[in-house]
Amino acid sequence: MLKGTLEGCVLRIIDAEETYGYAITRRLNELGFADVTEGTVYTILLRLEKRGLVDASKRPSEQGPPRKCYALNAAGRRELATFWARWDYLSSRINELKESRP
Amino acid sequence: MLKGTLEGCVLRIIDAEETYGYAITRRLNELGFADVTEGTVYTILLRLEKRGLVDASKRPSEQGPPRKCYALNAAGRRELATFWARWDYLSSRINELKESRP
DNA sequence: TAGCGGTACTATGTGAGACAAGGTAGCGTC
DNA sequence: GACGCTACCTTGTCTCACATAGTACCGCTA
Repeated sequence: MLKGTLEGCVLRIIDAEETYGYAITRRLNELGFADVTEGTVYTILLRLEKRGLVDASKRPSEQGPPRKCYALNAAGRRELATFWARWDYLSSRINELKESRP
Repeated sequence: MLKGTLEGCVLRIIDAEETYGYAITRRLNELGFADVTEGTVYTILLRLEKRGLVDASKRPSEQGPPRKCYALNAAGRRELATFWARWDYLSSRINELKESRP
C-alpha cells in the first residue's frame, strides 16, 4: 500500500539538490532512516533511471572514484508530485484511523 | 520501510471491535483504502493468527456462512503499540523531509 | 610501498507484503 | 433455480526493500 515510499524520499532529495548515491544514503541516514543501506539506494536509483525520472551524469570527485550525479527531470517532478499526493492521502487516512475513537 | 502498515491498520480495527474478515475489508474500503480486497485482508488475518496476535472464533451469521471473528490479545495490543510508535517516527521523518526547504 | 580507511559504484539473490484471480459455500429472493 | 449478497480460503505473481558481496579510486601513514 505504502510501498515506494523510500523511492519518493529519494526523489525528494534529488529534487532539493543534484546529488549522488553515496551522499543520498548518508543523507537518509542522518534524516532518521538509520538502516537504509547503499545497496537499497542504488537499486532505487537504477530503477528511477530506467523509468526515465532522473538524468544521470558522471562527475569527478575530490576523493575517491567519480560520482554518478542525478538530477530530476520533468517526468521526475511529476512523479514526485503524485507521490506526495498519495502520501498525504494515505497518511491522513491512517492518522484518522489511529485517532478515531472505537 | 513502511511495509506492514496495512497489517497495523487491521490490528487497529480489530482492537476497536471484535470483527471478521469480510467486515474489515468493507471498513477499510469506507475508510478510504479503496482498493484493498478480501484476499489481501484474509492473508493478513491468517498471518496475525499464526503469529499469535489475535484469537479467532467461529460465530453464526444472520445471513450467509458463519463468520470467523477475531479479537486482539495481549501480544496483539503490544504489537499494535509498537506499530504506532514506528508509524509516528517514520511518518514524521517523511513529513519533515517533505516540508524542509532545499 | 603496502596496507588501511573512507569514498563510490554495481551485481545478484532473497523474503515478505500486497494484490490479482479464482474457487467454495450459505442464505434470501424473485 | 438463478442471481446476488455474504463469507471464507488458496494460489500465484510482482515489486520493493534489504543483505551480501565484489570492484575500484584516493589519501594517509607506518
